[in-house]
Amino acid sequence: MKIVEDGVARRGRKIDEAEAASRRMELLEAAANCFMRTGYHATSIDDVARSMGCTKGFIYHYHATKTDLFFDVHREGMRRLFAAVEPAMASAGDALAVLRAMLLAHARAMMDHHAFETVVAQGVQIHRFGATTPDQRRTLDELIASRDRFEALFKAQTLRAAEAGLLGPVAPSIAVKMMLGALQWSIFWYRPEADAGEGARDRLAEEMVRTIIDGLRARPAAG
Amino acid sequence: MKIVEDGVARRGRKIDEAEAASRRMELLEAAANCFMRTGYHATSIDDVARSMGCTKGFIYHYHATKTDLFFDVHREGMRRLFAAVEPAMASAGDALAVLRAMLLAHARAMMDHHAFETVVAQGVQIHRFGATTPDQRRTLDELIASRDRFEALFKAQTLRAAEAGLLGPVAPSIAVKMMLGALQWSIFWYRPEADAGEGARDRLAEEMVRTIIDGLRARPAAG
DNA sequence: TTATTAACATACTACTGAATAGGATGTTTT
DNA sequence: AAAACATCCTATTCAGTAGTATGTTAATAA
Repeated sequence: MKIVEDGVARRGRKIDEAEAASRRMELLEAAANCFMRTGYHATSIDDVARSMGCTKGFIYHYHATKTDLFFDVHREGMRRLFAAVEPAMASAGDALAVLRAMLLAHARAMMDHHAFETVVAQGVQIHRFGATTPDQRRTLDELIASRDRFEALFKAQTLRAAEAGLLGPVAPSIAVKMMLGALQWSIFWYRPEADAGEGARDRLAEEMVRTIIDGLRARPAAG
Repeated sequence: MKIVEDGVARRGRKIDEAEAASRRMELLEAAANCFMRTGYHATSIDDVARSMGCTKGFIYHYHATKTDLFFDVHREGMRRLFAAVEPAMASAGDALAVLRAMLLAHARAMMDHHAFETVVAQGVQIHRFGATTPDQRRTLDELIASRDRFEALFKAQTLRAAEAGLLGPVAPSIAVKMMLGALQWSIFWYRPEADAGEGARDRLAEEMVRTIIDGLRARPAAG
């Protein structure tokens, strides 16, 4: 959807909540792709504007600063992660089965929202040292807390599985880092444009989770 | 080691190869730390110069452009990875034991050279779309090839272990992504300044590799 | 002794890019 | 009908930065 058409904008028309939300999301998608491809600092506001066919003014209308735009992309990325994983927490089976379902949902989300999750991954890293305004610092802390909560979801489930005697002698805190790391590293090698659609993604996600949970080592007898 | 002292530099003095190499490495270390903390684009040449107590002139004396400096840091990071893993390939035991040793060495290297490996991780991503000179493009291709060779080391060993019947029913190409991903994701959570020295790092690395190879699931009987 | 050059430092230029002020063009309300 | 407001664009400012040009010192060759 181009906002500018024939050089004439649809300025002035009052837009309803739904359309405003739709535009906001379109902007976030465009920004996520730019940030993913070129990184935060190398992406200019004009780049984002060009990539969605709007102007700088449009962007600054919805976001106070470039940092805020980035944070909003980051927040949306986290929102999508929770939206994918939280339903999986209610799935059937023992504690290990639930953990599997959560990891599977996470793996799928990493592929489905590749651009957003790439931004999420690099977000905290980039801004950890940046001297931002107190307000932006608060937002950053909130996003970090959000990431911690997400990790805590998996840690709690891992502990439940461990208490149920379904896990081997692993340290849950390390195990969670390995599980999530293995999945999240996919931002570096997964190419959404190169896979063979829905089915391929499902199979890939399953293979990933199976490797992580069951490990590489051969088993004496199937449990 | 400060190069500038009392405002007077040791300019003019001819230095031997060893000292030149030492300074070059010191510069690379400083640059790696800057790039890790602030990212490539947000790091200015002056930042690097300030952080090691030299001037911009010093840096441009050894590196033609900022991009070249970055590539040199990247190359050094890869060099250290190979230097860590290749000796482990000659270690004793069956194919799975060798794979374990390689992963252990890799895990240790990720911690020991945290700044460099952080730069390596973000390097290719950052420059994939950047319009560089043909010469820089060649260097970039060389670095990508280097990363591929590194991954191939692990893939070959995984295949050997699989042929020896030491692995479960995993897809080697995916398994390698999971293994390396789990280890390399440590750039996001590992804090070199927060661990309790040599011993702690060794224990952490071992725990990481054990989780990856043996998996989380409980085993019916120890093999 | 003098010229040259290695090994830097310093000063400067040209450019980029975030942010802002203010305007253009419409809509809603009174 | 006109004030008030929403949406978006244009033009400009201003700070920072990569790269360059030139200066400076000491070792070395001629």
